[in-house]
Amino acid sequence: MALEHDYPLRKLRKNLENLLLNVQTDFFPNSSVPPSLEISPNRAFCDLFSTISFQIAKMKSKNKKEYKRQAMMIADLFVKELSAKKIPLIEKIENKNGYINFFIDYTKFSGDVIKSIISLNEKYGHFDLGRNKNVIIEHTSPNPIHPIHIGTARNSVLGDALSRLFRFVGYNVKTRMYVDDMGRQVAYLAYGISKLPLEPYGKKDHWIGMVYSCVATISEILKYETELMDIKKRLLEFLNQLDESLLNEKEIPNTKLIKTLKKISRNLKRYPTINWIEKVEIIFNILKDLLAKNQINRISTALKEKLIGFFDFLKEANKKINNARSWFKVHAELRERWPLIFNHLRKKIADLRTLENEVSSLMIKYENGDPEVKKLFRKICNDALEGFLETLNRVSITFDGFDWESDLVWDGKVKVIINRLKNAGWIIYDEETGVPILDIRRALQEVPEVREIFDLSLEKISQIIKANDLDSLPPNLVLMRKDGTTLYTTRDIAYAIEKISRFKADLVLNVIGADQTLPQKQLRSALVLAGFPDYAKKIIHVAYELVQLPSAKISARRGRFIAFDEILDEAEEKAYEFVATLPNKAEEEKLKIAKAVAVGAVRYALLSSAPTRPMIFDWDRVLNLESNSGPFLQYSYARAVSILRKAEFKLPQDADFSTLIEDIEKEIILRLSLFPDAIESAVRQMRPDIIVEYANKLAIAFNSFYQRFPVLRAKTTELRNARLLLVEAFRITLRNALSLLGIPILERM
RNA sequence: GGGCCCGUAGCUCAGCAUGGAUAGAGCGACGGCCUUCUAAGCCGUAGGUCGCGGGUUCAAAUCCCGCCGGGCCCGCCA
Repeated sequence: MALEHDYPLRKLRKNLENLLLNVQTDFFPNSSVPPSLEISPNRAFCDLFSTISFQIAKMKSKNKKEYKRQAMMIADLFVKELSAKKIPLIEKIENKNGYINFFIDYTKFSGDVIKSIISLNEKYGHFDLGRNKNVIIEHTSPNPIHPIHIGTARNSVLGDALSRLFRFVGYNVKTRMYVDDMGRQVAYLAYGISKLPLEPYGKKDHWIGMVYSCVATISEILKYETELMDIKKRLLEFLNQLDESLLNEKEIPNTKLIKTLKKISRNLKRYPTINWIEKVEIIFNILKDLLAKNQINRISTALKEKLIGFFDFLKEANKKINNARSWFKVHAELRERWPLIFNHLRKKIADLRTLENEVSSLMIKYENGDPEVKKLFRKICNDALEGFLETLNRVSITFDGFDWESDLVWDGKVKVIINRLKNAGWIIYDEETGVPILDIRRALQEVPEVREIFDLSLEKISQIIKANDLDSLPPNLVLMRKDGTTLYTTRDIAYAIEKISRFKADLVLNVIGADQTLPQKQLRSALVLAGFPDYAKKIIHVAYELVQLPSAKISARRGRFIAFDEILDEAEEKAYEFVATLPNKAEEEKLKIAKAVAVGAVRYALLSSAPTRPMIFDWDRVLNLESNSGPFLQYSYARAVSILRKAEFKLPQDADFSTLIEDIEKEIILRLSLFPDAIESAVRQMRPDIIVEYANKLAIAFNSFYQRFPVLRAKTTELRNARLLLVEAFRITLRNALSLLGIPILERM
């Protein structure tokens, strides 16, 4: 088991920190600041430095001038005191502008680093952070209504990298996928599939995605058709009223509006089939202009009120019309893409009310475990799941298990949690419908743990309540629909408890989009209120920002997404094109390389930026095979292996590492020694991108070395041996980093 | 309206938690390097008001306040 003292840099740092502290307590006993020691941003300055001199000077000086002098003096003192001792692994110490700069003695340090890496091998970078601790990592959990797309893929790759990281530092990790089979959307899908006489074709999850998009779009279209009819009816009513008002008006202002209104009103009455939709916008704009310029002051209050009422109506109508237009566009798109499915469904689904009723009825039946419906839903979700696993298998993502939402409902676990909340007195009931609602707003006033979850102080809350500005408080959580079926977040509360109790989890990572921050907070609040405050603390929402398409938002309902399979296909194709140009490779190997490179490229692209950063999908980025990419790392690894292979993998037992005097060699060694730091940082912050960054910098340094200095033909045998071991240490470290990221490792490229 | 995330080179991103030296990579542009361990590479050049404005500090990309821009959330959706 690798502990801290196995890592030379950490050992050195600890030692230096102690020595700094000794000097500090000897000479500045009243200074309470901890000694700082950092890695230099630039090896031109030094390797490590401390700014303790500034901290102490701050306390001792009154003005700027004195401060500078103090800092210099203190730094001098530190340098003098420390230089007097013989510090292992330190070549020299100097004061530069008040910084205490340390220079590593690479003649010794290099050997320590390289040898420790080679002896630890696949354990290099390992920590004993998570011994005997269980972590549940829930990730991917896709809605079973569409294939895994680029958005879900960020989740999968992130969750998978986190599980590799946590395993690496000693946690007992179980990955779970939550199968969200109880959503209303699944019911829409089920309804669509039950109406389709067609045999599924293609990959099952892709087929499901097509059907769902069609059903969802048809349902939207039906909704908007009725809404538009309603708008038209109300438009005519308004115009009629206006006609009368205008007739009665003494001082009719001779405006464009009145004329236009009259004309439109006349036309609509005369020709009911005229394209009235466009008129709405015209009238709206004229009216907006008038109201803005306050040109209606002279007319009667009654008419003015009518006009304002009309304006509000038009504003709403306009919004709806724009939405409707966008759905009509989607409608046309889908009809063109999948005419067979779409037209079938369009014929079968003619009435919105029937659709809604049927869908609701399916949901109730499924929730109650109706055998027929159960069979249908489970079949669909299993098909989807099968497709997901096939896709994820391409990028080597697997799960330790699957949890079906419906099981939580059928087992009564959801009911249990609702009852607990009720018995604890935290449920209120909607006056009209009687649906149960979790009273988070009262909890905010009474329960400190809930305030903490929402990062709100009691003062702030009282202030909001006093101002009667309740809308700016976090909202209460509706737990059930009025038809008695459960809601997603409610079921998720039961699942959270399940994860902790069934798996004895010490920590639960929920890898879920940042758009679900509020429900995740509500969930944790519910745990507190149900009497599980310790559970709430164990649950961490690993939030990542969603992936956006360059053109529009990802929307499964609109069939607008880029399937992960498609991305992998493209990446493979591009990689193959490249590999095809390489000499001396069998077809089989070419294919193998293309696949691995594609996975490397895609995983790298999805992991390379911090999860909190919004990502806009970019083909060039995902298909990047050059620098700053997965393939670049894979290539660097293959190059290192290539050297070792030429040496027939015969490595010397030891070497004279003081022969490694080149700057780039020292840089590589320092970088290698920083790997444990990168791991620790990545785990603590739950950010695999830190490993990506690390690996990239390391590989850049290695490639620079590779290009400039021969290993096998080094000038002396001693140098050759030292470099061979350096290459081996690099290979091990990069391999460990790549396996944490799930980027495939290739011996040859 | 309230809340969360993001804003750093033409583009994609590190650096911000814990303030520290000359703000780093890659892509793209330009100029070089394959008879030498794999050129998916390397070397060099150009490119920055760290969104804006205040404040704290010896020191601010980093901390605080206020704006601006982009995204998301505030559903009996998930």
